[in-house]
Amino acid sequence: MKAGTDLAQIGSLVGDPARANMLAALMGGTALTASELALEAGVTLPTASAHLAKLGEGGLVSVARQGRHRYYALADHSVAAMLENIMGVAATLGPKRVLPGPRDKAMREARVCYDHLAGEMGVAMLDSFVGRGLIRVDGEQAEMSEAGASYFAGLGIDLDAMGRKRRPMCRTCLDWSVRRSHLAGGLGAAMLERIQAKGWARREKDSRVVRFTPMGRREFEMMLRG
Amino acid sequence: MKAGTDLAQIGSLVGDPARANMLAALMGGTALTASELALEAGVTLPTASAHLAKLGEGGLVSVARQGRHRYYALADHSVAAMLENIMGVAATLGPKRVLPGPRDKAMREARVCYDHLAGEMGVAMLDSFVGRGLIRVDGEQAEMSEAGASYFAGLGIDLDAMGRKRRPMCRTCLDWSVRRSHLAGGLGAAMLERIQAKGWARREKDSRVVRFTPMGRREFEMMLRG
DNA sequence: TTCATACTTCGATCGTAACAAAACTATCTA
DNA sequence: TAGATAGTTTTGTTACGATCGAAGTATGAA
Repeated sequence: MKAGTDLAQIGSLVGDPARANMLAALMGGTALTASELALEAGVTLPTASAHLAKLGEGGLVSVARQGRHRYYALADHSVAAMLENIMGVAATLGPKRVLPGPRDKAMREARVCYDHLAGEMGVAMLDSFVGRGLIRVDGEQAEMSEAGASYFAGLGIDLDAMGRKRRPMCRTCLDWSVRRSHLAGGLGAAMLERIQAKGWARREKDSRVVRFTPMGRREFEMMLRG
Repeated sequence: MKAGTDLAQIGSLVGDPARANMLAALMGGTALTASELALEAGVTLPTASAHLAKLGEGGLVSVARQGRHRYYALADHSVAAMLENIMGVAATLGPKRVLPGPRDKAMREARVCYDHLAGEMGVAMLDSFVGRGLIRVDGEQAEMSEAGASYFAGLGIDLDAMGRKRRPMCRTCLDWSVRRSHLAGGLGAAMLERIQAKGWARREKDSRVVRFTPMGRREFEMMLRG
């Protein structure tokens, strides 16, 4: 009985179209203001404000005030993973699943999940790291090997700074499009950051799609080969 | 935008208290009739019927007619995993989390997840199998090694019959209480079945809790040690 | 200061979805 | 066959929550 209450609480938060659209927008990882989210959800500011208050109370989003702006973001990695999971079920479930359009194809290939790379390329990346013994995976947990530490440091990632943060460095996140894991956590975020900084890929405007340049793709694949 | 619609669709299905209670009850793995679910949700039969129709349309539950009875069950393993995930987020999220009661303790230790063993003991079981090289895990996927095949056959599990079914034999499922994986899939179901058949444990009435006898616990731990 | 921007709170309206009672259908039992 | 049990459909009521406009608060800019 109580289990049902918990389910219903989260479900009803996610179950409203306006709120769902806001959450989907926040899956992009960038924090957004109330006005932006109102636009995204197609409602006026007052309604958006009410929705965001509920999402905040429910613990699904966090808010950071910055002057007269309020930046909203998903509260937690676990919330992002949950939303991914729900979207995955929705994708496989509906009887009315037509063949995926080109946009969906790009989404399956490479997209942002909260703050790290997801999709086939994200999965391939974790596969490569595991196969080369740089990372060990155990369920949602993961850890870096000695070899991994020197490898990632060599890529220019500041492991010391990352180690000091509370956030776990290595995590995995289940990918709905492939139903396999990709790299999340601080390291996952850092890798995505590197990929963009090197100009291998860039975020598509107003979407979660990550677009690799032809050159970037080659470089990426070379990295995976070691 | 469309991503939000998908989210909202599932969310609103789960978001109704009556439906959420039904789904929670079905997490126990046993198929239930409409009347039983009505009782569980605290609504009259007509209302329950309407709710079940919606859940069916939404693809979250499946129905099997048997004479004048209609047995409802979760549609799919992925639905069960999604609900587990949501419950996990709810458990860590709520600001009003008091210290877990004894019931919660039993739930964390050993419970049924759809049709297999979850909780600390479920996680320990998968750990043992992986550590002894009987099973290899890759994300949500998993597979049995040669050694594993002969080992599980030795436990009296009919692998041939299982292999013929469409359902994958080995899967993993993320455990919300421990945030690590436990064994699911056909093999997971078969193991739970063996545990109960040997009298090591039995289901608690009207709950997902699996209660091990002192003797059963010893035998179980001996099995894990190999 | 004064004005503009970003957001929240209030108040009223409106739809929708949950609900139960009663009537209906289908299956089993005697 | 008649009666009982299991479940669905229909109908009308009710209530909750999403919505917006208008007014209120806080922050920044001129």
